[in-house]
Amino acid sequence: MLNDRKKKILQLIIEDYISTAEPVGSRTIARKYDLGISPATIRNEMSDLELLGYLEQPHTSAGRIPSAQAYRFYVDSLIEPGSLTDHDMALINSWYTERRRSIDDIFQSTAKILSRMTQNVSMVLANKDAAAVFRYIKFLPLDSNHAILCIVTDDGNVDNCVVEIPLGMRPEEMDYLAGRISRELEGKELSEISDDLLSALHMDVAEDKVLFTSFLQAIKRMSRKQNEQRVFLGGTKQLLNQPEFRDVERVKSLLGILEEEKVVRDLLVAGEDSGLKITIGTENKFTGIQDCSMVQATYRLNGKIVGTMAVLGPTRMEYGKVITVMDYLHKYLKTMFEQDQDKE
Amino acid sequence: MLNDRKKKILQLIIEDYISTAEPVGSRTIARKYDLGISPATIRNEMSDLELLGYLEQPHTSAGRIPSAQAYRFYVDSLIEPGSLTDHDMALINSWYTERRRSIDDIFQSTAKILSRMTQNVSMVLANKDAAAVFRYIKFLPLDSNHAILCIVTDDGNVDNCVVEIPLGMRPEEMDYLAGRISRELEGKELSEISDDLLSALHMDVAEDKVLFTSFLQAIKRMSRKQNEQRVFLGGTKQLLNQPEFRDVERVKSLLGILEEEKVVRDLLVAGEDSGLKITIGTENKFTGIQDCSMVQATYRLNGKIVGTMAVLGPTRMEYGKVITVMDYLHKYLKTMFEQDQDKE
DNA sequence: GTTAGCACTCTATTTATTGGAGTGCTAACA
DNA sequence: TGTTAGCACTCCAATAAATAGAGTGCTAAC
Repeated sequence: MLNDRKKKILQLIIEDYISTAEPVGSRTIARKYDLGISPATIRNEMSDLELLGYLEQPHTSAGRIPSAQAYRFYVDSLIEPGSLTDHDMALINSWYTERRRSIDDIFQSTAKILSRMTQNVSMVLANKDAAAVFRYIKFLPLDSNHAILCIVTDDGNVDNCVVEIPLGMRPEEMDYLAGRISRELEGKELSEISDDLLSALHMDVAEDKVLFTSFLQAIKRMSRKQNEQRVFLGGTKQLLNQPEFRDVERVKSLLGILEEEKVVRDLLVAGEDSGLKITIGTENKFTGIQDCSMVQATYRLNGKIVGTMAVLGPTRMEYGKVITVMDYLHKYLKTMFEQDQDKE
Repeated sequence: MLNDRKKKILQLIIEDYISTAEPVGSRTIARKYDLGISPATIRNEMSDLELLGYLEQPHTSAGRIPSAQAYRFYVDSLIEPGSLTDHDMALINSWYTERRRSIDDIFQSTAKILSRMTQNVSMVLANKDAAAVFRYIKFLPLDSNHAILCIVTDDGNVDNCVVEIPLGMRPEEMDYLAGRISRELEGKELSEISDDLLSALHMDVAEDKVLFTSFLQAIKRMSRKQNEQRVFLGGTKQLLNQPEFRDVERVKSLLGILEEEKVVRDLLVAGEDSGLKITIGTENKFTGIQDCSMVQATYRLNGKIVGTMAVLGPTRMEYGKVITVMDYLHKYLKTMFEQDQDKE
């Protein structure tokens, strides 16, 4: 086990390296932080820490940089929970209120805030609620041969599309048709409304083929929309601010990975189970980001996973800040979603 | 005026430079393209072209690169209209069909296609139709004290939101209320539905304050949505593929500009009047992109501007390809929008 | 156990050297 | 008069050599 002084020195080295991105030398530590010991002593300690696997030397005459093991130790044992400044909180609040029209906007804002606050790439995965229950459909007349088909689910979501109706069809007839279809499907989860079910319905209900086809399409689209997990990325530009990515090639390769929505989704889903997950360097099994670290937080509502957010950046990452920000966002989102739920 | 040989040489230099990004020397031209004249002759011609302002030398012993004036001449007089390969067209079609749920998806796809095909940043500005006319509102019951408020406009757009209703309010009462509000507002353009008008309405119609407030919010939100011009960016990542942007600082500064939605919007609006507009280097008055060129196409439907798309890149840009792609997209969009219009 | 001192190492930066691509000029040629 | 070969000249880019500096590791003294 490391003694207190070693821990302290290790912590200082890690934090100095995190903020400067330069290998840290014994003199730097002695000068910047008053430990009451000389560079030579620090040197001895550093030498020990290197043997123990916590530090690495890029070359003999450079300072030392933390190893993956050091970061692991740091996030597990050294880091102390911080709190956001009032200024940061105000900033976050203003960003959230800036644009909030739909659920999607909230996720998008989260990604944006996360990346701005941490200067790293952020990813947000929104799990859609596949359990929404079909309520009823309704036709809103538009003109002589068009109407709007509205599909209402019990969570208050409405999807609509314009459908062509037979010329001269009367509102009462449409209402009757809507009523019949509604009765057939009411109470079913959108996800269980399968093609089979719809075809069976077809036999049974549909007086009018054109109308029915439009209806089919709309409901399929809606259940697909509901089942979809969507990914929101933020701050891919921030990459350029990190010295690790001063090389354009590295930026390109990482952006190439992030561009593949499927990959990002898999990446996020993989770490979804635990509340807060930090993977450092090669701890992450996805190729291409093994020289990066990732901090991921998953949030739930009534035990169900609502979404997950993550920050991806160089292993030299401000873990403390990232965690603090995520924690705050987590609470913020919780409040928002619970409000939303109460409302419906 | 330039004689044919000078024109030919200038064209070859421009096209060679566009594809290689390297200064072009007399020998290169002589070797690559069989003009039947020696490098020395080409050298003389190049010397003339430099005096005339068409070519520049980065330094004495480098080849020459085209000046802004040369590009201008190139796009005005030298460029010959090309056509897309079948492969490209198939690619475009597949990208468009890949994801097409809403109007926004079409614009987003356009931006994506434009950037992929041209390897440059693309911008698409979607003008919203502020002239949508209010048709009616309708309440769809949800549960004992919530309903969905639907606002229908005559272009077939529906906006909806969940509103709280007084406990025990009966559907007939709600229908009555909806009917009265609808009659008041019917036929008005969304943009002319001002706060004043709504307040006046308030006095007159509203029996129920809570309900009415929700309704107000929804309609305001909808007219705002309709009035909004939205910007879609594509291929900011492609920047990194251009040798001009091998320097991270340059990338950052350009991305910084593109990040400001307002700036991009102004930029696009400024060039909206003409059908096809090409600005080369400093011809563009917006600071920060004066070392770039921009090709912009504005498309209209029934004389009204529907949107505008642009490609932004280094002055060394494949103008021919860009124009060809835009032309194709233009036609493609036209067909799509006209279909859409017919439908409604 | 701590520390000053010093030799040693290795890199990053600066400076010198060289090779090559390209021009411009001149003189000869058709 | 236009074209071209030849050659000196220029300037950059790439390579090589020299230098400065930061940092370590070791030793011996405290």
